[in-house]
Amino acid sequence: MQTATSKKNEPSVTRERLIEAALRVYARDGLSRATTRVIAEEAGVNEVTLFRHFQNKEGLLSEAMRHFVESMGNQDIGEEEAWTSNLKENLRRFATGLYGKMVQDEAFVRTMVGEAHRHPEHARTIILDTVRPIRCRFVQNLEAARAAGCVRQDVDLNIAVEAFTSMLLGGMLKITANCSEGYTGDDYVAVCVDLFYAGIATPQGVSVSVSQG
Amino acid sequence: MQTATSKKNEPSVTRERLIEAALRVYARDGLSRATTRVIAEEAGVNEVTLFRHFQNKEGLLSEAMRHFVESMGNQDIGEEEAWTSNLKENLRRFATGLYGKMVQDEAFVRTMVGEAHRHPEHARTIILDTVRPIRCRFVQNLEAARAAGCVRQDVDLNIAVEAFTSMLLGGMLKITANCSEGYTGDDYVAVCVDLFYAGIATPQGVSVSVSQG
DNA sequence: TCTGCATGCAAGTGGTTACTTGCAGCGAGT
DNA sequence: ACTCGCTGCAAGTAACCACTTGCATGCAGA
Repeated sequence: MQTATSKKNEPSVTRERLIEAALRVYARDGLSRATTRVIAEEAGVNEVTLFRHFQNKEGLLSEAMRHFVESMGNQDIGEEEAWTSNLKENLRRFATGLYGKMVQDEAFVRTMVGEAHRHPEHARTIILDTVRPIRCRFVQNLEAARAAGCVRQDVDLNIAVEAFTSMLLGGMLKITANCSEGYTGDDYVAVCVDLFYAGIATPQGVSVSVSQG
Repeated sequence: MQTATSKKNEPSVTRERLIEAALRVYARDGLSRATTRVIAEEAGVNEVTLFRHFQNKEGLLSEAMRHFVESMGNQDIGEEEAWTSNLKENLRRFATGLYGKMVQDEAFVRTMVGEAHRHPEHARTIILDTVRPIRCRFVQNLEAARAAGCVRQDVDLNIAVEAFTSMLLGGMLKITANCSEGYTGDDYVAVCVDLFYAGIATPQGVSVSVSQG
């Protein structure tokens, strides 16, 4: 006897395929240009089946968004060490990881940015439920670094982190649109890290290249 | 006798009204959701007239983009002083001005970000022809400040400026989507300026920081 | 007054959209 | 064997899309 999930006509499988196809089409064609016909085709499923699972187009959109948020929640940027030592290197790792993820999901990011007005609830959910946890951990790490004396006291870390991630987001949007002139994504991330580190680090302190020999 | 432009059926007036209506609808509904019917209605003009002026939808789009770039070229961020004195204050003025303009054109910015894939030529034109001149002047100002000893030597100013404007862009996108938590746009800009200034200024205000004595 | 041109209006074309209906096949549990 | 749930398929609906055609109107310059 086979497990339930391997049955040929298992509804949850069809459902999953539709949702994943929808996310692909949303990213490629945009939320409003994405048609039920194309999504069903992409899922290898009859269009009618789409309407039988999700009552209408909006129902599919909602479910797909829920699915996306959940699947993102299971991912990690992959930094667990304390940030009290070697702050700059940790920043670099974080920035590289986040930038990479954004590039990977570039099309979807563009879609959400572009249609945030027409689907404000979904846009808010996506931003708050996917990027917020990442940002929260980032803030905590910086607070630890501040406690260790590596970070300036007179900066709002919430906003600073927002600025840092925005720097990466904005750069990604321009670079992937082929509008960067003479530098790569890696170059860009490196400068971002450099600038941000110099911006938040305690002034007199750490790795300032020594003036005067 | 009246001047030519005040005639009632002056074609250039109709044309202008259509283009400006188109830009409004593009911003509000997106490039691909914007219909000729709605644009003509918004312009107070018969739909057929639209097709008589611009052969098709794409023709109108191209002309509207040209118009947008031109009208932006006539605007100034409004800083003409040398940046050699009071660098931080000049940064603040620049950032406030640019952020304000972005908020003003928020909907259009979102549309272009979201549809950059489906209209790459127009997206590139918009970015390169409208934001590049602003960025170029910014780089020149920073170079002047560097020559005066206020700015670190070991930073690629092109990328740094890109990072700064991206910081403002990314923040605007989040804040106007009501995804900022407990801070305003002004707060955000202030922190950006603070961070960026601390990031590019020569450390400690001491002139040079070359190692080797 | 006549002519040309820009526009409005009514109607229509062929294509696409979201969404529905009715029917038939097929695998699985009973 | 029989039913039940999931699916595919063919067809259709009403709305909307970009775009066209033909004709009437009205303003201008000659």
